Amino acid sequence: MKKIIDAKLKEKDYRLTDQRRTILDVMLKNPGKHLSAEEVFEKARKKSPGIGIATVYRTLEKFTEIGVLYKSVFESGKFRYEIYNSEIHHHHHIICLNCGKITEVQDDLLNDLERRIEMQGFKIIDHELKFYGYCPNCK
Amino acid sequence: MKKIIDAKLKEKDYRLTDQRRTILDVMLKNPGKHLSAEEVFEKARKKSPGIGIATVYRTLEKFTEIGVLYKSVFESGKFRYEIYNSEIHHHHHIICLNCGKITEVQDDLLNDLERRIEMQGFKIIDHELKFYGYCPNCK
DNA sequence: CCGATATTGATAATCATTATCATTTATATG
DNA sequence: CATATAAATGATAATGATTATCAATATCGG
Repeated sequence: MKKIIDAKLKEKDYRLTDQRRTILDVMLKNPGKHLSAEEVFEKARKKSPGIGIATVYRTLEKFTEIGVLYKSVFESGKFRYEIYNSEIHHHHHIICLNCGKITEVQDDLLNDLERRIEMQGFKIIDHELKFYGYCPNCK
Repeated sequence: MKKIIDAKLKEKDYRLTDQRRTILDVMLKNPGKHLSAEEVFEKARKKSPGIGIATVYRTLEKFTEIGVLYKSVFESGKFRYEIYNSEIHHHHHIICLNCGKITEVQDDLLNDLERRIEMQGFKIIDHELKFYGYCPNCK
C-alpha cells in the first residue's frame, strides 16, 4: 500500500517528507475512520512532536488531490478524511444522531439511478450517500 | 403555506417579527433553490434594508429547527437552506463540478437499502444522496 | 395600554482553515 | 560526497462563515 502511495507522490513530483510520512502512517493505522484535521494533528504529534498544524492541513489536502485520501464534509461543516481503499470501491455513511459515530456500509445500488439521471443530460462522476439515524448502541 | 408556518411558530411560542416574515418571503419566492445565508441576506435587504446579518443566521437556524427550512452542507463547507416542501418528500442533489449548480431529482429508490441497514441494528430516520458530475450545459 | 420577555443589530469573539514568509530540507545531479 | 534548486516546513497573521454578547427594540397576550 505504501508503495502505491510512494508511486503516486513521485508521479506528481511531490516530496516524501518525514511529516508526510507521519500523517500517512496515522491514516493507515485508522482505516475506515473519518478523522478531522485536528484529530490527525493530535495523533501525528505523538510521533512527530514538532509537526505544525498548517502542515497537517496542507498534507491532508495534497493527499486528497492525488487520491490517497477521501475527503468528506458532514453536518458540523468540518472536513473529515479517510484513507482511500480501492477494495471498497464505494461505501455509504450512517451517521448516528445521538453519538455522532459514523459507520460505513457497502452497497452498489445506485447504478440504475445514475443511468436514469444521465439520460437527462447529466454526466455523473461520483455519488455520496448518507443515512441519518441511531446506531445499535443508541437506539 | 404561510398559515402552516404561522402555526408552527405559534406552537413553539416563537414571535413572527417583520424580519422573520421577510426571510420567510425570500425562501418562499425561491422554492427548490439552495440559498446560502449570505444570499438570503442580500435578498432580504432589498425588502428590509435594516436587517442584520446576525438575524439572518439566527432566523435560518430557527426555521430549520421547526421544520420550515431544510439545511444542507456541500463541499464548500457552507450551509445552504431551502424551503421545506412536503409534496416532494425526498429528493436528491446533483452538483455540477464545473459551474456548481445544484439540481434536484426525485426518487425513492433507497427503501430496500434502508431495510437492510435496519436489519443490522440501526434505526434510520433520514437519508441524503448527492451526485457529482456535469450538468447538461457544462458537459 | 402595559408588561414580560423574545428578538434585534452592531460588533466582538470564535473556530476551522488558508496565506505569508523566512528557514529548512528532500532529491537529483555531477 | 557536495551542491543547487525549489518544494516544504512551522509560526503566526489573515480570512471568512458563523455565533455570542449586550443594550435597545418589538411582539403579543392580558
